[in-house]
Amino acid sequence: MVSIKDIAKKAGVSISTVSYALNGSSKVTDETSSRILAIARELNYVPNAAARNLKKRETKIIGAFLTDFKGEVYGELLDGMKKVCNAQGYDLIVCSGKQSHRMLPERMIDGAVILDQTFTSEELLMYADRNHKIVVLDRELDHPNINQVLLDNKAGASLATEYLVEQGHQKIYIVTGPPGSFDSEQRMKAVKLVSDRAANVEWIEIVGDFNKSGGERAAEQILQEYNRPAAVFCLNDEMAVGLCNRISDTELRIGEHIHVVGFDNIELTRYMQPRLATIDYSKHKWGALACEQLLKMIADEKVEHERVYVTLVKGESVGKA
Amino acid sequence: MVSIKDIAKKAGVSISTVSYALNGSSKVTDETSSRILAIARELNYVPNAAARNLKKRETKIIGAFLTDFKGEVYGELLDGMKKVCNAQGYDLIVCSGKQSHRMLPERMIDGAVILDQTFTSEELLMYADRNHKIVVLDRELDHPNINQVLLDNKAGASLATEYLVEQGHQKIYIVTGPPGSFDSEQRMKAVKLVSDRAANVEWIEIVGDFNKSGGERAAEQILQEYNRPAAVFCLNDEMAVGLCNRISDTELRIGEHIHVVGFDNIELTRYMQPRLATIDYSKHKWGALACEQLLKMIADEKVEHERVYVTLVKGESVGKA
DNA sequence: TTGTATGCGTTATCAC
DNA sequence: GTGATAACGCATACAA
Repeated sequence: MVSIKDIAKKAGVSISTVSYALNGSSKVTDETSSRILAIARELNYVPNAAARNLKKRETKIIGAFLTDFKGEVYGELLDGMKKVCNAQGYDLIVCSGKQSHRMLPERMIDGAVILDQTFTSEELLMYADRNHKIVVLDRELDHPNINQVLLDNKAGASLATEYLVEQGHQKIYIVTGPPGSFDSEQRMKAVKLVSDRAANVEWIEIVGDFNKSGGERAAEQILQEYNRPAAVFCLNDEMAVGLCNRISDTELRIGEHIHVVGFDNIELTRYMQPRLATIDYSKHKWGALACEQLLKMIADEKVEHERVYVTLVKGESVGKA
Repeated sequence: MVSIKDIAKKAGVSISTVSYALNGSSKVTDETSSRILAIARELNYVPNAAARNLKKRETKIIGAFLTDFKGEVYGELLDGMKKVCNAQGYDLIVCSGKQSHRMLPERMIDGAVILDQTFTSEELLMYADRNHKIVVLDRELDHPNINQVLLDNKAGASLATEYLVEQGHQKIYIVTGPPGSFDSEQRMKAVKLVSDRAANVEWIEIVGDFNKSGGERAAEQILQEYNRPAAVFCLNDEMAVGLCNRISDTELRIGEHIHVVGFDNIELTRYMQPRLATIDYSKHKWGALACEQLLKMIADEKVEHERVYVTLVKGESVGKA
C-alpha cells in the first residue's frame, strides 16, 4: 500500500508537507504542492480511511438501519437520505440485522437513522448516553442526542377512518401491525377515537403483521364472518394487498362488498384493480428530513422533533355503503 | 472514549494483557482475564473500529453497490448476501452513488459486490489491480481479483422467446434496457438467435430503459402501429408493468390483443391481472452465491465464474396467437 | 503468564 | 514554508 511516507520519500520532502499538500493547505508553495500532487497521482495514492478516522475521530459516514431489506417503502426513503448526506459531504451506508449494530458504538459511522425493530430503545438510549447521534423514525424516545422524525400516524389513521365513516360504513375491521409496533399502536389509537366519536360505528380489531400474509389471514377471517358489506382499514398497504388478493379469489368484489383502505401509498397500489385508497406521504422527504436533522446534531446544532405530514388518496377500493 | 489503556490502568496490568484478554488469548490466566473482562464491561468499553482496522488491515465488512435504492429486485438479493456474510462473521453494508466508490480503495471494506452502472469497468479493473477483491453481477470482466456471478440471460431470453413462438406469435416487439446495459445486450442476442431460427417470425426492437416509463413509451409506439395482435418481450418486468398499465387504459386486452412476457419475476407481477408471464430466478441464491465467492477470494481461495439459472413462469398475459 | 516496545497511516502541534 | 515529532487505539513480536 502506498502511503504519504512513500510520496514524501519520492518528493524529497517530509510527510507533513505531503499531508498539507494533499489537504490543500495554503501553508505550502504552489510549486511543491503541485509536484507532490503529481507524484501522488503517479503512485496511485489513496488515503487510508482507518488511519484518517482514527486520527480525526470521525468517518463522514451516516448509517441507515432497517429491519430488513425487503420493505417496499425503503427505496425512496433511502434516496432522500442519500441526497442530503452526499450534498453535505457524507456517505450513506445501509445496514440491517443485529450484527450491524456495532457500527455505531465502534465509531464506524458518525450517526445513525433508525427504522429497525431489532434495536431496543434501551440500546439506543445507551448509545445516546455515550454521545452518539441518532434519529429515530419508528418510536418516541427522549434524549438530547436522539431526534424523532415521525410520521403523523394520528392524522393519517383519522383521515382513513373518517373516509370510511363518511362513505357510510358502520362495520369497520382494523388489521393491525405486529404487537408492539409503534406505528400500529399510534394508528390504532386514532381509529378508536374517530370511530367511537361517530354514531353507529362498530370496529373489530384483527391482529396482523404488516406483511402480505397478515392481510391474507385477515381476509380469511372476514370471509368467514361475512354476512353484509364491511369496510377494512389495513394499517399498511402491504397487508391491504394481501387482503385484496385473497378476496379476489372469491365472488366478493373489492369496493362493493369489501371496502378497503391502506396506509403508505406504496407503488404497487397504483397497479391494483380497483385502485387502493390509502394514506400518502413523501418518503423522499421523510428520509431527507431525517438526515438533515442528524447532520445538524453532528454539527452540534439544536434540533426539534419533526413530523411528516400525510394526505388521503381516494380510490375505488372504497365505495358507498 | 474508554480505551484499553483505561482498562489497563484500572486493572493494574499492561495494555497488552488487556488486549490479549479481550481477544480471548489463552496466554493470559483465567483469573486476570475475567477480572479484565469485568472491568471492561463496567467501563462500557467498546473497541475502536478505526484502530483495529488500521492495525489488522481488514474491516470484516463487505460492500454491496447498487445503481440506486429503488429497484424491485434488490430486497431478496441483499437478504441472500447478508445471510452469507453474517454467517462468516462479516457485516454487509449497502452503498449507492459515485461518492461511495471510495469505500473500496480507501479500504473501508474488504471486498465489493457490484450491481452498479456508475462503476466503469476500467475503474473496477484498476481496483482489482490494487488487489481489491470484487464480484460483478452486471458485466463480464476478466481479472484474477474479479469473479463473475451472472444471470443466465441467454437461457432466459431464449425461454421467453420460444414461449412466444410456440404460442404462434409472429410479430414480436422487444423492449430493451438502456443502451450499453450488459443484461439487455445479452438477452437481445438470444432473442435474435431464437427468432431468426424460427420461420415467419418478425421482431421489432424498441429501446427502453428498464423502468416503468420505458414500458409506457413502448406501449405508445405499439398502440400507434397496432393493426393485428402482437407479442411483446419486455427485457425486464418493470417495463412490462408500465406497458401493461398503459395498455389497460385502452380497449385492447393483455393476453388477447397484446401478449406480454417479462424478465425477473418481481413480486408485483403476482398481483397483476392477468398474471404476467416472466423469467424467474432465485434472487436470494444470487446474492448468497455472490458473497460466497467474494469471501472465498478474500480468503485467497480459488474461484470459478458462476452462473445463476433461470426458469420460465407462464402467465395469462400470453395467449395463443 | 505478563510487560515493553513498535508500528499501522494520518493529522496536527510545534519548532525552525 | 517546511520538517520533526507526537498522538489516535489497537495488535503483536519479543523480552522478561
